[in-house]
Amino acid sequence: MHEPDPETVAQEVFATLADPTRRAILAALSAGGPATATDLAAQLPITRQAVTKHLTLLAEAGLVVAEPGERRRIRYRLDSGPMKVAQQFLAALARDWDSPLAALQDRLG
Amino acid sequence: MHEPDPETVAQEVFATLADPTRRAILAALSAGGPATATDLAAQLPITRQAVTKHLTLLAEAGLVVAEPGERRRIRYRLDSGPMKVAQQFLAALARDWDSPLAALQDRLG
DNA sequence: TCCTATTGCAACCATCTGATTGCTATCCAA
DNA sequence: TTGGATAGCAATCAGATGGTTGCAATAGGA
Repeated sequence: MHEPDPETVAQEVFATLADPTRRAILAALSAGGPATATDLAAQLPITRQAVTKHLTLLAEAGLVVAEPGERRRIRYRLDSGPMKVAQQFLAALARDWDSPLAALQDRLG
Repeated sequence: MHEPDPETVAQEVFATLADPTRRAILAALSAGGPATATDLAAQLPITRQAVTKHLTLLAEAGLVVAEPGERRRIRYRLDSGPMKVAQQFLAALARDWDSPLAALQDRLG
């Protein structure tokens, strides 16, 4: 279940980060700390249900972690792990593009 | 025209890199050097027209550059510039998430 | 107990997206 | 001049995506 393939992790990170609403949710969590879907919906121009859908996608990508709390409330916390994987993926790609020899070595190795 | 906003550049890079077919096109260009849409279509399981659409998106994101050659043939070459911008964007995000103080400083400064 | 706040789930809808087919135009070589 | 290879453009289509409304369930306070 640990999604070991960096490209798969990176792809999910790219797909989730490509949406402005999702980035806004992440920005709100970064600015205000862990929050529930209802809290986030109050700060954004979309409904709670839409926020929940985005949080589900973000959780699948590993960018947020759901933390069950008291009174059936679920708070979401940021996790930078997958983003660091994606960042390394981008760095490796840029290196390959700038150096055909490095790309060849990567494909062989 | 220089798209100075890093977040805008990063968003376009994320959107284009989220698609597997587009990554396959980039991988083919990385492995075989600059190529035309027709060349790429021969290596991929999609039509030339589909490749052209993807190349147009990639060119808008700045990840490939169109190079007009002889006999009306247009070759596409990789450019890692926008990917480096996106990588820096991811690095800054990860830093903010791991350090609320850094995030606050970024918002203020 | 009853009311309010919160959550989860399903149906629905409009738009975007990735891809196709079909046609036209151009270039070069036979 | 005829034909083959290449490129561009438009219409079309199925499925994914982002968002909404509506409803049922549950938990806590008045």
